[in-house]
Amino acid sequence: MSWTDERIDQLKGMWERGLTASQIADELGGVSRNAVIGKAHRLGLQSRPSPVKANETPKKATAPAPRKPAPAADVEAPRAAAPAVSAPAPVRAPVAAPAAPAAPAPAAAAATDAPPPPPQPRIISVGPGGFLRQGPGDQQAPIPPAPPRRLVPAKPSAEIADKTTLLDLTERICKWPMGHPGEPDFHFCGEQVNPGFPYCVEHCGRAYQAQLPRGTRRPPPPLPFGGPRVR
DNA sequence: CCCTGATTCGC
DNA sequence: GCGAATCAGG
Repeated sequence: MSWTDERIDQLKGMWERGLTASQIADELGGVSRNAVIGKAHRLGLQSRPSPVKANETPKKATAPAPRKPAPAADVEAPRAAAPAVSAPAPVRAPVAAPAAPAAPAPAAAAATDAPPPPPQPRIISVGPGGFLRQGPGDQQAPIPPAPPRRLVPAKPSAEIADKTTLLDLTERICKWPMGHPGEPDFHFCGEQVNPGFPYCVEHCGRAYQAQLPRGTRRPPPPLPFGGPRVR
């Protein structure tokens, strides 16, 4: 994969919106987290609270450890004295949680004289599967619909809550689909994977069948996706 | 262990 | 320019 203009735009947008490099990486696909970070820096995007940056580098204090095997006789550089004054607390960008389905206040809608909704700084619309709906450039926030007369808890959470959505998938999350894509409660298994496989142990058993000799009567084939679709 | 971003440096 | 390897903090 190469960095096309479009992909660069997507990178910029997501980076500025506060998505982590990992999220950006598998959102874009075909690139690693490192690639995203590297590109972001090359683009001049920077800042964002880094766990390993509370200290400034005056000159070249911290020895970055030689990439090549140390040439034997090597004196461990003494750790530079930490500066007395610590930087101000790193402040997380005040953006809404990127992927999490909005958690509705349980009894929020009860109050009839509820105060007006606090204006959200940014609006991220979420599709049926839980994915972020965002255009390539993504600079423009989606036009918010006309304000409802009465506030109602966000819909998706009830069905989708605690379900593993597309955005929850990682290298070690079972990706076995549950239900059918497009349906409101479509999600993924979400179990810990069988190491080295994209599925958990149980679903590996479904996904990988032993190769039987030719002509052998095949056992009832477990169908993926929860069986044939009935309409 | 998992995660995060930063940095280096061979390609 | 790219990104794997590595570092370092949470």
